[in-house]
Amino acid sequence: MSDEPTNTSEKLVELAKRRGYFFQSAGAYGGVGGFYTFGPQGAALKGNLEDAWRERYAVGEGHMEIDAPTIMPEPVFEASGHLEGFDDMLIECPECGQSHRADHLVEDNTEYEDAESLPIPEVEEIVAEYELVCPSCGAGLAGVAVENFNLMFATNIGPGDSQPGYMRPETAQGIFVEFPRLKEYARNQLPFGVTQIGRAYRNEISPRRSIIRTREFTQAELELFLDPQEDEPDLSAVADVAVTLYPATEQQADDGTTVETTIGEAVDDGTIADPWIGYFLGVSQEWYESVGVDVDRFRFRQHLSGERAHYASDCWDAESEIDGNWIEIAGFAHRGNYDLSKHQAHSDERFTIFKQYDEPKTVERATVDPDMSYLGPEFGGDAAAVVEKLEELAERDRAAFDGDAVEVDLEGETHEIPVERCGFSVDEETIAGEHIVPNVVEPSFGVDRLVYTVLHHAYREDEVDGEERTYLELDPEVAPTFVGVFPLQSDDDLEREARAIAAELRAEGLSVTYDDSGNIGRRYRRQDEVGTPFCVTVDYESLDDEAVTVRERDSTAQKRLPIDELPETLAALRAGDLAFDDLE
RNA sequence: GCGCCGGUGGUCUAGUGGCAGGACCUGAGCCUUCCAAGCUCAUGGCCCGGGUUCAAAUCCCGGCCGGCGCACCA
Repeated sequence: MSDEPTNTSEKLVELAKRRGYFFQSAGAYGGVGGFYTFGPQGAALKGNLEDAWRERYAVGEGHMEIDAPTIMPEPVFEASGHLEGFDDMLIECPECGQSHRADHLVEDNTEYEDAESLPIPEVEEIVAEYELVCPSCGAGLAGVAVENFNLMFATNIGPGDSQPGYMRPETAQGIFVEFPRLKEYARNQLPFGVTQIGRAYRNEISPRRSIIRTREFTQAELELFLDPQEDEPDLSAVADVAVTLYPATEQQADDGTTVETTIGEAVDDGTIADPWIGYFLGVSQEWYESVGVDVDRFRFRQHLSGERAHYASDCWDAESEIDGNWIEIAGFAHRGNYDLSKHQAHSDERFTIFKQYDEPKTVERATVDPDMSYLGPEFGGDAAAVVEKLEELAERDRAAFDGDAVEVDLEGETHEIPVERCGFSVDEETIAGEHIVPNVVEPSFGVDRLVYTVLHHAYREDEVDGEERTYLELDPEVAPTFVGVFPLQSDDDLEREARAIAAELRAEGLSVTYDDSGNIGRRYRRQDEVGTPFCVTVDYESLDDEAVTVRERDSTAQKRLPIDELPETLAALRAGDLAFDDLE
């Protein structure tokens, strides 16, 4: 007969469509792959989760939040490596139609090791030269075109195509490119952190599984800039936090399992190599739990070495379990100084911090100040090269200047230069500090996947008085609607009072929905299904005793509260300062 | 991007060449003094384009979209 949805994903996707959590975009035009719209409930939930994230990672850590554009000019992505590294070279077998990564084919079957960095014509030549074949069907691939597929959405900035731009494939670059200015706001002091919540875009070949893999998504990222020598996290704050870890060694073992430990132990025994990564895993464990992620369906998994991104030296993912599958919901990467070094090299600005020494250092330095009126006529066009050689030599080998003449090798020929023409001297120099490129530790959260996880982990089915019930056990602080206000029945007096209460609660800043349709049970179930934690019902007694019934979603228990205490009590319930069970 | 399967009111679905049906939801009304009750009525649908046919939701082709597998996911 009917195909009842069998797993939570199917039920949840149906609920999400029906009740306004999320749905595929542009349905009126047939839909478009990989794009989703958050409906009224979903947008509110997502907003609440973003607020909670901001509260913890920006405000709570004392970092600064910025909001950068989603489109950036091409040079930014040349520097970041996304223009090259975000490409896939695809080759499609003419026989069986299967697509394969051309660079992987080359790397697996030839002595070339970094085929990804080779230009396409060269890869095509290699494919032909080595007579590489399709891994699926064995057909020859010589002469087949290798096609470039870049995961970035390309566009043009301004009229014409003179200035190409790209939708950012991660929010992080928006922070990195502004580092020279941001460091000024941080008063040139390390460490400092910059956060951003925003959209990123990847033109995925194959978007899948509802909002798990989309082409436009929201990231919440923190880039923490550190002095590689000095800055250490306060691990004591998270040392006792219990975590489930899935280290690389366990993943590679035949009977590998997850490890139950604490952050303190895992850092001490080296399971987590970097203390900053350890710190953020601890912070994040607690934060995820606070917004409703089920800790029994949550773990941190270390990246295998081959899986790490081009910049990362160590990387852990936060993963949540959904219908038996583990999905990545955050990444914690030590990016080293990769990004800032790249931008330093590609741009005209300094992506460094001047680090003052505790005491200025006095060093002896050997320098040359060559007599160009001699070197010029003597060496002509090679004079500049000779100067360079002399400068090198002064730093490397002072003794070379002890005699009457200095020997310099220039393109195989040895020349003698009189010492008195070199301007050689050894001076004392005071150095106050040095310019260092900060290291970056990056916790990066997928907000859409968090929404999905929170909904999944909140999904409940039970029975109330013999009737099936579906409800979302969302944390009151993130639930899109906090309280429903109802008149017990259709009645002008009850409706008037209920509307007055709803208005009062809204004035308190609570998210309120008013409903007077059908019977009371139906209205309770309606709110259960979208996860509204509390309902307030005005009955005939309320008109006399100035009290109402407050009903809790999870237990369906009811308590009687004076109307004038409602705003304060409900606000406390939302903030978690008060438990429903503790009410009179 | 390849392969398999699929796409029917808001949601879930029946219908395999001949008037598009049901359930739930939603709205109106009745009833109802706290958990999807009942009664009456109402709104609302064949993914898009082409082809075959007297006739297409149904068959064929293409596209779009979805699920799964492969590939991809720096």
